[in-house]
Amino acid sequence: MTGDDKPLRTARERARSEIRREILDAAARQLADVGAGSLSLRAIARDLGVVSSAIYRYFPSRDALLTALIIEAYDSLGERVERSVAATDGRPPLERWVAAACEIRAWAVDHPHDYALVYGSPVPGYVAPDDTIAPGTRPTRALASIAVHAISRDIGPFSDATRLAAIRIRSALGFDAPDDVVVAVVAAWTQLFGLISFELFGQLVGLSDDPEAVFRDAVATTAQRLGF
Amino acid sequence: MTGDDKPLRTARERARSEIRREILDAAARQLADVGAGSLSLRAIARDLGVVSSAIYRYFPSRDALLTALIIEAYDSLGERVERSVAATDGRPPLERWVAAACEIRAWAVDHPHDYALVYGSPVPGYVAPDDTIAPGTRPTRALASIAVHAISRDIGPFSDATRLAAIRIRSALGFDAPDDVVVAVVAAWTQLFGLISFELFGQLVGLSDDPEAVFRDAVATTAQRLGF
DNA sequence: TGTACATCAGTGAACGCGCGTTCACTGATGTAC
DNA sequence: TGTACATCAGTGAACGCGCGTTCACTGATGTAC
Repeated sequence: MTGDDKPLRTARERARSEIRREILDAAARQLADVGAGSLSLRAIARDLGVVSSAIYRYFPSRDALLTALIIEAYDSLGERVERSVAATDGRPPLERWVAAACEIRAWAVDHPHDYALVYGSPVPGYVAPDDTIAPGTRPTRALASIAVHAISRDIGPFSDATRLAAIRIRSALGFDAPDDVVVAVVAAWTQLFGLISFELFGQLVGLSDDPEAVFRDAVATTAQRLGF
Repeated sequence: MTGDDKPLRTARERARSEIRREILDAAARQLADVGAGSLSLRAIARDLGVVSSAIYRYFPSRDALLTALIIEAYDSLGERVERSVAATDGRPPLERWVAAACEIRAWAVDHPHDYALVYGSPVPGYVAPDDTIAPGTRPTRALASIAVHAISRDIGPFSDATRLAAIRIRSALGFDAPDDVVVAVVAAWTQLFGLISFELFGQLVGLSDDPEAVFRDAVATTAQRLGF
């Protein structure tokens, strides 16, 4: 997402995409400061030393900017997970899962507002367009690929709704495994993000001075018992 | 939390606590409409047909109002979980856990903004005071009590950080169990809320037409494999 | 290579809005004698 | 029971703030001949 697809011909086009980048960077900086709810077009313009209406040459509205930020956040996290998954290729699934989980947590701790933007409560007044759905699966897809060969324990039977959801998940993530493995992966996946949300949003405050170690043990315990 | 502790002597005192109640109700109504980030003192006052400065007779600031709302939300959910736990007394832990989980989910679906207020991303500009910590443990405490006798599988050893966290959890929740059960409960607990957050905050959009059934299966699978 | 015209980035002022909080006030309720 | 004073709930105006978005504009960059 950093570079653009087509070569830029004119100086104008070049400048245009550079400034677009600068706006997004300023927006990301402001996001890190104040959070998505208080993200302000005018503050971004101020930061760039430009008049607020100038932003409208690059983004049609504040919401469009937010959407771009969401997509960048998913991509930044997704890339990181993909790298982790690639780097642990060949290792046992449990170890790979824990490594990827820790990578996600590290990203979240580093970018708490990005995390809140994509995995936290909705930004008041903003409705995410469908463009954000596809990038949203990128981290999950990478994560799930680790667990394809988790041990099936023939747990079930599941409700019709669950079996239907499993089909949709398989197709959304390109994930080929029996129902009970799909459910196990969903369980591990939601636990992982549940833990991070709790840590970031203050539910675990004061429980530990080394939250990463606790996170690792909690994630590993679940993954192990789920048969990864 | 509905009634007050002391009998009210004068008409003034009586009126005072009634109006406090009305303000909180109006605030809750507004919360359900627009979410915590956009909760506005002026809108609440408008709703009550009162001038905005009048609110200051009852709450010293917008943040104090938010704090009161947070505490009420925890209490409302906590009471509901406690009732579920009491109602399933004597049943197998797995069944009780799933029942309580579904109760929590139902509450969250009914009160999405309350859920976001307490378990979602922080409200911009608001820092929760310590008063919210104790009520915050109420739902968790009730939930955890179900799993005290989960099967210990002697998983471990855990890191020092985890063992220390387990001690703190035991004391915070009045929860007496071996380390690996504590970790298992944390895992199940975080999964539960992770699932609800994903559902409410849009990560699972379009995956199922009957999210409760899927939720139930996911929660049950984890709980079962964790030895509840 | 030079000129005439079209494109478009950024300006600056304005619109209309809502917000939290403060302050001096009036009038009703409560208290002490 | 009646009066004088104290308390306090709610008023209305104001302060100072920031926001997203629109619009007519100027001046620089690009294009066609």
